[in-house]
Amino acid sequence: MAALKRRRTPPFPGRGHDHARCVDVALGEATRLCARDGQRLTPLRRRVLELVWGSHQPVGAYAILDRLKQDGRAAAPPTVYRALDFLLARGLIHRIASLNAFVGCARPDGSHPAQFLICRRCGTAAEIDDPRLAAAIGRSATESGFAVDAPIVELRGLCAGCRRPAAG
Amino acid sequence: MAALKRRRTPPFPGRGHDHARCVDVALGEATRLCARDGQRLTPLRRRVLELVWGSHQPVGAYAILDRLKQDGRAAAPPTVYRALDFLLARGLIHRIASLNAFVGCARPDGSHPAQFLICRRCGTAAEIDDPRLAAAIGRSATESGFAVDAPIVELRGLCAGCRRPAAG
DNA sequence: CGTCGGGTGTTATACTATAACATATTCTGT
DNA sequence: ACAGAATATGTTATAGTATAACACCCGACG
Ligand SMILES: [Zn+2]
Ligand SMILES: [Zn+2]
Ligand SMILES: [Zn+2]
Ligand SMILES: [Zn+2]
Repeated sequence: MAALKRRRTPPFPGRGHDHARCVDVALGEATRLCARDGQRLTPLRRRVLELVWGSHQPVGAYAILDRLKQDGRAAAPPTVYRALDFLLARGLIHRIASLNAFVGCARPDGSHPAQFLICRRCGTAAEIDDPRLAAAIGRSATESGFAVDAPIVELRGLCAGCRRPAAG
Repeated sequence: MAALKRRRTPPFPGRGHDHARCVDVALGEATRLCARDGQRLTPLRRRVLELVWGSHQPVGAYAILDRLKQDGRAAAPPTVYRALDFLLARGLIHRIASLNAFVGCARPDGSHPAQFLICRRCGTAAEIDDPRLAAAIGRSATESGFAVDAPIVELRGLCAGCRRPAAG
């Protein structure tokens, strides 16, 4: 019975949380990781990462493209897809297959499997990296003789905030 | 360990299995379920279901469209998407979000959450309906105050057959 | 008959993603 | 600083996935 109550960052950011800080932290981490690995976080890539982190709702490639154009920058689909590919390869963002959209990675410690809770009302995609869930997945697959190398887990539903009927 | 070895239909069909039988069973079940629920499994819908069941590899909407045209039938994207929507709503097929493709449901007992093992080599998508995995998912989500209503679980990797290097 | 609703046909278009090639920028060694 | 290589971005075109909007058909029911 929940014998172990580990301290974990709650997956869903509060409504009034300081999102500018989310962005700062993410960009800082990205800068650090790229420097460490000898990868180039160019202005374009950095800007795309910033746009992906615009909120906790996954954002489509063409929405990013529009924002880049607003910046006055020359941009076409490959511009943004290449930046996204770089960020995906570095584990700085995730792709949400069921939404054809992208979201910043909450724990960009190298590439890692991620599980998402996606609220159908507010659109927030919260990353949970639950080792027990990962283990359960591994067990299920192994029983079928299957070797998983890229688990996709996207759970649609209603987040705690959106389950409460708007206010008290 | 593995104290309980339940009898289950193996998720991955054998290489030489009688696939015509898979199709027969699926079409029979579909006919039965639609009759039971007062739904109309029209010739078009039945044919699309048959094409989705063409193999155990998920098939794209436009591939189905091509086949319909080969049948000599007038067909355009809405033709196939409408049929697919019907089959999805009846729980007779599943959509694989990560592939933008569709696959027949192995257990069309009403709409249900499904988990898939998708082999990156042979392309087979095997449906596993593992209650323990579903429970683990539910637990994880609940801890975050999240109410899941549509879990998407698509595990990419290598199936047992494809892990063996081609032959003995 | 008449009309009503579901299913399908038809046309057009939106949205997502990549191929192929040109140009620019950065890095490396001299 | 320079040449040459490698990486990154710009540019144009096109492939692939999905839906909107409206027209037509056809069987059910009065
Ligand atoms: Zn935030
Ligand atoms: Zn929400
Ligand atoms: Zn089969
Ligand atoms: Zn396989």
